[in-house]
Amino acid sequence: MGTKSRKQAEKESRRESILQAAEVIMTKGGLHSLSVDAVAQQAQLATGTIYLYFKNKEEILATLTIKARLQLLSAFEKVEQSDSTPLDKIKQIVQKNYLFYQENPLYYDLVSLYEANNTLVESDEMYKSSEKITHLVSRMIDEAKRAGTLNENIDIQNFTLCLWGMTTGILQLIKVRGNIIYEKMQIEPTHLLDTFLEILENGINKKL
Amino acid sequence: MGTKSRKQAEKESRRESILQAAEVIMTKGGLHSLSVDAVAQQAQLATGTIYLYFKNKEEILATLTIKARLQLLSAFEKVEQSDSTPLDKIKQIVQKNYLFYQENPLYYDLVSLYEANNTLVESDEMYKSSEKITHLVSRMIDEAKRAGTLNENIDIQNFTLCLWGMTTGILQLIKVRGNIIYEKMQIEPTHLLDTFLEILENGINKKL
Amino acid sequence: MGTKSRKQAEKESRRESILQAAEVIMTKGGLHSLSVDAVAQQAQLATGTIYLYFKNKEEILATLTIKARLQLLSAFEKVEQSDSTPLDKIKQIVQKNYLFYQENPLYYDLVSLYEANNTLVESDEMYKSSEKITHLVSRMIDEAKRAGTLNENIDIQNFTLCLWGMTTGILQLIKVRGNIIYEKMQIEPTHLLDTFLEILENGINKKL
Amino acid sequence: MGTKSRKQAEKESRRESILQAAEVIMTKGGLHSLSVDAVAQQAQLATGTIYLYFKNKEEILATLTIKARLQLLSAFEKVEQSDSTPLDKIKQIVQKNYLFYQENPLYYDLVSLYEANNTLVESDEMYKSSEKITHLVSRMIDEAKRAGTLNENIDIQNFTLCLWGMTTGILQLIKVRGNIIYEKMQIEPTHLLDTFLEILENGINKKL
DNA sequence: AATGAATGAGAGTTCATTCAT
DNA sequence: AATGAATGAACTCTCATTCAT
Repeated sequence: MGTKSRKQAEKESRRESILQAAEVIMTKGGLHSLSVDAVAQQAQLATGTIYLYFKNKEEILATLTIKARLQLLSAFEKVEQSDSTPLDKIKQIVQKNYLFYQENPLYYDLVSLYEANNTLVESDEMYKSSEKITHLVSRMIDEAKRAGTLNENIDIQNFTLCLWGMTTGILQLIKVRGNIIYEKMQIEPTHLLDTFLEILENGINKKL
Repeated sequence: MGTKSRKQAEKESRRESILQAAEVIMTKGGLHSLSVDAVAQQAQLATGTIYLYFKNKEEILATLTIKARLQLLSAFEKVEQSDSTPLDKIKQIVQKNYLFYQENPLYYDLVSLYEANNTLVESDEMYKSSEKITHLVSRMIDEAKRAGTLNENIDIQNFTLCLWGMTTGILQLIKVRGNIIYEKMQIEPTHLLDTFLEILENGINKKL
Repeated sequence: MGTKSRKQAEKESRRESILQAAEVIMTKGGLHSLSVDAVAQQAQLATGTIYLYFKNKEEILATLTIKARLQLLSAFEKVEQSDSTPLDKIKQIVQKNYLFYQENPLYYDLVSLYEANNTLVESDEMYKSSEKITHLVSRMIDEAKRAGTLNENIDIQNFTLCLWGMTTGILQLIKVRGNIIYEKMQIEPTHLLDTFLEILENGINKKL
Repeated sequence: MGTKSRKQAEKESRRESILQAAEVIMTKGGLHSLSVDAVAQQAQLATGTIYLYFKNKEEILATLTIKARLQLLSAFEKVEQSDSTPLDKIKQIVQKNYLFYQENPLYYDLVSLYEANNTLVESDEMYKSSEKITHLVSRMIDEAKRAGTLNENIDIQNFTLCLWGMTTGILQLIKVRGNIIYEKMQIEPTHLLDTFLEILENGINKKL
């Protein structure tokens, strides 16, 4: 391997370590706590150095968000490639999303941030990473429809969006209210999720 | 009426005018644009005066959020008191929520803010305003169940939460992505909502 | 005097003291050395306080520039009101300008700054303060022309601008090169000025 | 040619390419836009390399300023070598200066920068480049004087400086205020220049 | 009760210069 | 000779909160 690629690798690794530092900061204090100074300190770099790797703070957030989306996509792909029935796959997607939220709360937050904030502008790359997820889900719904297990008058694109919206809403509820719901009603997050899945299944199942 | 209660009333009215000022500011520039100075100026008060009526900026937001929740509750109550079938009422609740978002975007945003941000702590009063909505929906679901139009193995509380979560998610999707969805896929918000309602109805309907 | 006007006066005086601090800073280190932090420190105020009195750093500069221009105008007015001959007045204007540069180098620099930098935008107030000077000079040239001591084919506005340009150029030369000129050629600034005045007089005098 | 001089030549050429890069940057964005990084990038060199050829950023500016002065000098020399009358030559010098400003705005700015900023220190080399211009003008004035077309009591050196100052002032006025003067008074730059030349000619002409 | 001037930490960003490689 | 990553001080500006009056 030549000098050039080694340097490239070093540069990439430094970039990565900045991203990691940013993750540490946000994992500790929430998305809102991200500041360039804090990242620099965490990464043991000077403030200005950060700007050698990212054009501004927003680019750090955007980069991490794309990473998060791709990771979510990757989790979904495993579901797609499994040999479950098409309907089960749809349900598993929802469950994977929940797992993703549990195992990687920061990434989940990043995905949600851009999902929930219409003042943030998404770059082409960001939009593409989002589209990949949408397309995957669309494919799965199409598959289910062709397998004849889906209510016929469901439009694929339309339902893809609905599924995404509903799931996001349920997970958000669990995330923000999960604790208090458990304390006051003894309802566990997974219970909520199961109910959602049941409604979903009934809602889209072919009527006999 | 004694002096005390007159003073109380004056104080209450001043408090109200501050809240109104805050609404004006946020309606113009979004939740993010709220600053204590801006509120003071809009209310024609001194900055310090704001702090005589609210312990801090967050309390203003919290108070308005309660107001918003109560207004949403009031809209829901009209549905409850209508003479539709129990199942229709549930669907109308969702639609009312969409109307609320359209007619009062600021209040909708306020409701969403606390719904979506688990770093904000809710006071007892806030929780109660939230509970009122939950209870109303629970009552309606119970009604539907007793009318025999609901799938029997649905737990009321559980479904209440799910309904809230799903609806919130769909509306959030419409709010943030509505435009781009229309541009790229020619799917209108109401179409999305209708699909959701159809899935919902099928999902909770009694199976024959 | 009521409370209101006292407060107003206090506010005005604080504003004034900030301007004074800015003058101190720039007198020490040149126009370029002006920084909001430095001004705050000099004025014994917090950084943020400066922004209560000036919307940004540029406003400080602009305000001082207007002050400078008005002071120069005031010096010119004394010449205008004297009972010299019209031609002498024109020459005295040049000399007053030189005195202004000597006695108030900072103000002279401020006048020059906006004179020499076409990236800076001038507000209406600034432009007016500039116009006042131009008008005064125009009046004096008009007077000289009507007195018959001026070359007839001189256009008043045109000559006003030329006079201003030439004078500025000479003073700038004196300011920047004055020392070195004296060291290397033993020519004193006033000598330079006198030569300029002589050329000027000959240049505009009515030919016999 | 030995190794040493080849290396020397290479070094010189590299230095030249850096200067050229700096010119490109400043031509695009003005004197103010010059940054060492930008120059390095434009020159396709590493930042640090710039410092092998120039001790600091200022030296780049200074070197270019000398270049600019020499180019102006060269333009003046053409006037000197023409067969106009001595008085015409003096006027042509002014016009050449205006042309220089029009055709090479960057170089004009560089000449002005050091002309207008007494915080910048000039090296010996810089002073010499300045002196060459002064000497040329002095020669021409001397010539005019000896030809008997010049007012006798004009001191050559003294007038040289005055001429330079006045011209600089007029051009600066045209540069900074030219547009607004045209918009508000419909006076064209060349008109201003002509007026100046007329005053100048009258001012220095031998009186009959 | 009301004022509003003052605070000052904190934000994002830039850039001339250095130095280990 | 050349690199270019790293520095870190400097910059302007914001804003929730306090407190003397």
